[in-house]
Amino acid sequence: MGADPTSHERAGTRWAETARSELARKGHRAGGARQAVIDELARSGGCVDAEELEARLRSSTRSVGTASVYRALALLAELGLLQRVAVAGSPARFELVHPDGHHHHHIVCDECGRTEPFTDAALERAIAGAGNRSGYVVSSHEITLHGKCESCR
Amino acid sequence: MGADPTSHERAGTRWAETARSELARKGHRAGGARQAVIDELARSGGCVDAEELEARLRSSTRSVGTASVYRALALLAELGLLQRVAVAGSPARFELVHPDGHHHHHIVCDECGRTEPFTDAALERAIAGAGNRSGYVVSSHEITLHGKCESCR
DNA sequence: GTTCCTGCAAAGGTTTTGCACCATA
DNA sequence: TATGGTGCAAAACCTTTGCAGGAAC
Repeated sequence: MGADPTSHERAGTRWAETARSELARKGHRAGGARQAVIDELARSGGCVDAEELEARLRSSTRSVGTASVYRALALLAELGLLQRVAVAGSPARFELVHPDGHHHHHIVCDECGRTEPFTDAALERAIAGAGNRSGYVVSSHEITLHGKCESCR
Repeated sequence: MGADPTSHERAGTRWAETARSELARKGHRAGGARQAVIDELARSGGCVDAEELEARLRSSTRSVGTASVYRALALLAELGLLQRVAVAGSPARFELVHPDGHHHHHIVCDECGRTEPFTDAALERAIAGAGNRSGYVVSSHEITLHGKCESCR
């Protein structure tokens, strides 16, 4: 195991620390199921749905009841530590919200269902501009591109 | 009624014509339920979920079975005549895809659930750029802004 | 010790599917 | 008339909720 953690692993760890302290700060207890969910999310880096997460917990960290998985995810999303990503026709996926503001969007292959993250600075600037013009106080955004991936086209 | 159709109504009518000819071109028959769904979508301008659509059909055009509503929506989406818009925690909504390429995005108030459409040319340009850099053949995209509306903040 | 968290089971809501009948081409 | 479309009912699916027992503070 890692004497040499990847930057992806370090980001997960930082996220877990933030999540735990945020939770404590808001008066939530550190129950076993919730901790396991946080650890597993940190390890997998997000972009999982509830069922996948439960399966990973069962095989790696420790089993957590379905309801507890959903409750933990809902709470973390409510506190802004996770972002729920709705994909048409599939269960909701959850993304880590990193404290440094780094985030990404998704491109989905409509043929094979493959979902990949991407980042684009110009797009972020354009989103910020649109938000400012909207009359809303915009707290987050979600962008999904649909198309065909290299292997499917 | 209208001797003076609004541009919104004209756009709906154009969309319905396109939908019908696309359907015929692909060898689909013009069944009653499907026609009614198309008419009702054209009239309401999209942005409805399946249940709302079924209710409107019941009270205005003609009753259509739930399964047929879903089947019609799925087919139209598959042919690219509708875009499915997934909103976390709510049923999927369907937007007309206009032949002229005009479209919009959504801004959702996380407090009251209000959903408004918006358009932004700069954002479209940024999206096109990101798509080109992605390695995918991008056929559509979906953008949702989350925040608080004027009345909720 | 009190309050919150957890897990199970049951319910809820949306969407899909099986099947017999009917309509379109 | 052959094929595809429709409606009903049942199932599948994801997610939430009620409740009794256990854990955290």
